[in-house]
Amino acid sequence: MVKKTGPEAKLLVVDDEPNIRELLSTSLRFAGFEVIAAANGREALAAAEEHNPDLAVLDVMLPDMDGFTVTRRLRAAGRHFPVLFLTARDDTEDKVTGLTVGGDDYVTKPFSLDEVVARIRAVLRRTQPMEDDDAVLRVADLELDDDAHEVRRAGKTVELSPTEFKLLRYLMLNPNRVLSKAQILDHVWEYDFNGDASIVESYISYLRRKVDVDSSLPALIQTKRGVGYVLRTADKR
Amino acid sequence: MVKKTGPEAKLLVVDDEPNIRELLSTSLRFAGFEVIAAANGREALAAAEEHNPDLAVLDVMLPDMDGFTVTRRLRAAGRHFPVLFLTARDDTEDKVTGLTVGGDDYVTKPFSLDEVVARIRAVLRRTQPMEDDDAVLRVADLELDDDAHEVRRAGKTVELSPTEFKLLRYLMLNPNRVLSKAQILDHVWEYDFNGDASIVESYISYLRRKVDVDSSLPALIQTKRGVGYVLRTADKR
DNA sequence: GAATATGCTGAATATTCCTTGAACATGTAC
DNA sequence: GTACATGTTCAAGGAATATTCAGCATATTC
Repeated sequence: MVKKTGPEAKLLVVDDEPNIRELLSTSLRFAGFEVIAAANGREALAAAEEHNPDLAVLDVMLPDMDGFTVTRRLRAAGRHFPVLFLTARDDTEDKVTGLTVGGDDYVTKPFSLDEVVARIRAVLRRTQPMEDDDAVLRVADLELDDDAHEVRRAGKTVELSPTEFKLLRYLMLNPNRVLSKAQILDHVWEYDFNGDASIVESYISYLRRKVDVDSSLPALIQTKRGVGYVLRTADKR
Repeated sequence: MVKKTGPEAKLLVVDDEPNIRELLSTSLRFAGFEVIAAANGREALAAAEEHNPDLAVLDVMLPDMDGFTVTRRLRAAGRHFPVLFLTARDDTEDKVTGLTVGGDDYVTKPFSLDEVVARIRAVLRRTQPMEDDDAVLRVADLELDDDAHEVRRAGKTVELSPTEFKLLRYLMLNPNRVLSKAQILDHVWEYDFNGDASIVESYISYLRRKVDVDSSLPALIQTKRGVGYVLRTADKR
């Protein structure tokens, strides 16, 4: 089960494309955040004034003013919550540099939804640390450390590619829960990916080869034929 | 008896084919839901406005606008109830992306009725969790976990194929109640299945072989000759 | 015992999954 | 810049599993 212990934090989502705005709002709400949405800089400033969010997800390309200007005005008005910027992949490096100075971060479009959620949690963890909230996911003898971007099985480090890492994180966020290939595609791959779901099979295969190799340990990734895949917490017999 | 403790939730059913709409409305009402039906996007938006349902079952192919547009407009109007999309089997792969992110889900046509009910319950469980409502069905020493898609007899895991799983779920939803082969066909198989009812016998046979093998345990699946099959809660003598 | 319903089996077909290799893209080192 | 390594994607073949049906065995009813 995705954790659901009251609103985790209040987020302001700012993007002018309705599709992206809805996609982000919907999935962030489902991830347990309270979400306020805005379509441009002006609305964003007004919404920030009214709701005082804990973090903003902010497209750098907005119709009326760019994300940096929005941020500058927010800060001038005494609002110091962190910002996760959304940038186009081909924006030059110099535009992006300096974004990460104040605890802020950025992700490039097109992004994967779980990537955005993970980055939001990482930023919140850095800026307003809470006791029980730890960057390390644990399922059975698997450990996934988001900060260090490291995975261990039974204490032994396992090297994963970026996609493998994201896939495993998604599985570990939903232990003992069958996830269909469509669900996995929707959460782990970029939102504009329109290839075949069979790529999930390939990546499950890669993951198993790295995570479930040791035959003295129980296989954690299970296939539910015709349904999807499950990560098991323990070997039940 | 299917559980019937007051209307479980209010559903909006949207499909332009009258047959499907009636089929769904009738069987969802029987499953204990309150149902409002609509034939197109316009009606759906109006009905959502008026009745504020807990979930919508929404065909993606509607005469006036597609299901995604309906959803976007609903969300834009501040309606954030989850959606179960109905898609044609061959649209999948292509248009299905993004359907499962917000706790939403989809089923492909032709579907089986119990599959739809199970998916609706799963979505409601994810989006508005209630204490007493648990994903695990229990009958005698049988356990069926819908989330993990796992079945245990006396604590021991039993591997079932998708159809076997659906059949057992239907039996477990109706313990101590004789179900005719026709009823089983109607609930467990896809609504356009036009094969012979003898296939039910085959699947009962498969189930017995996996669930009722251990002769030290009482046989739970019983034949009522000339009538149908029953799943017994206990060994009555 | 005859008629009928049900159970079981095996085989054909269909579907789903896993693995591999090749093409392409991206990033890194020299 | 070129060469090399790594990562991603897709297509194809084979393997495993699921589904369906038909044929025959067995049980039940009258």
